[in-house]
Amino acid sequence: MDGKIVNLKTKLEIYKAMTDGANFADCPVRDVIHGINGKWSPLLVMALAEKPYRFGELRRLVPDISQRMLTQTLHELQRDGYVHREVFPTKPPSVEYSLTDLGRSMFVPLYQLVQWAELNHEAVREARASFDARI
Amino acid sequence: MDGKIVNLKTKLEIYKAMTDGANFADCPVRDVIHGINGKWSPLLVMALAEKPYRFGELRRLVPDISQRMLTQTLHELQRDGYVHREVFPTKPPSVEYSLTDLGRSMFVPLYQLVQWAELNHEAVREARASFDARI
DNA sequence: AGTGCTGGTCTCTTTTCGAGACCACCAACA
DNA sequence: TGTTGGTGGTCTCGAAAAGAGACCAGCACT
Repeated sequence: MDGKIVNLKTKLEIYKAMTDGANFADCPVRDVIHGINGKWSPLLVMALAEKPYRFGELRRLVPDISQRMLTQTLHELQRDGYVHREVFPTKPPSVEYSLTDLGRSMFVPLYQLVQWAELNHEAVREARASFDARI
Repeated sequence: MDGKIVNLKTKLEIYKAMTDGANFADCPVRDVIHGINGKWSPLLVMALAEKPYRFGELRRLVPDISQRMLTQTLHELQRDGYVHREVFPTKPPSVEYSLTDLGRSMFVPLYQLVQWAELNHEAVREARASFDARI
């Protein structure tokens, strides 16, 4: 545990050292986290970790994402190297999205976080309820 | 690995089953992830995992956050039960923020993800560069 | 000809974010 | 007795991002 805290101080300095560079992208950790961090990115990575999906399948799998955000999020995930996009020359051309090796590697810690969320959502919900009740 | 995928399918159904409820907050996993997922939340949790900080200290530690977003993010983290806010009756009243047990528990998987980001930011940067070059 | 499926793009509105001014309180200083 | 500085915020306003939904070309089937 102590070792983690020492390492953390290093990370804090990474965070901090880059902030006076005035450019958000100058801090690699924040930059990468930001790419994973989007509203829909974790959900899509979770889906694609199961198996490759086509565009329309993803749209049906996640009905409350707008087509615009689906396109955009997949594009960002592809740009960051997490997702591979392949077009098949079928009669209506179909497009398949799948995780790359990098994406599968990133999925491991992401999955830990999602697992934590599933195990602890009750506690979070209670915390929110009692916080809101105090007001 | 196979076990993970089976569990994942369960999670996908959690994601999916709640979407036709039309309410974003109906899916507990997405709801919790959304709370962790903010632009500044991971950074502040990382900072507070090291040691408690006062408001002004955090502001100086993270110079490129606006005071408004610092207030707001800390408030959300407090509401979700990750952060404890304590006011000390000094002459100018000082406010200290610290992680709760829930926050420290959440920090564990979050730290894994940040660690991954630090180890792989080079790969992500290269992926971006080659993607942008292809256009 | 009309309908439907493919994977998108474009536009418009609403929500969120960021920068910075402002505020009350008190302490030390001149 | 102003005056400055530090405390932890709030308020307002313009910019950026997200969401809803119309639209599109291309082809197959009927």
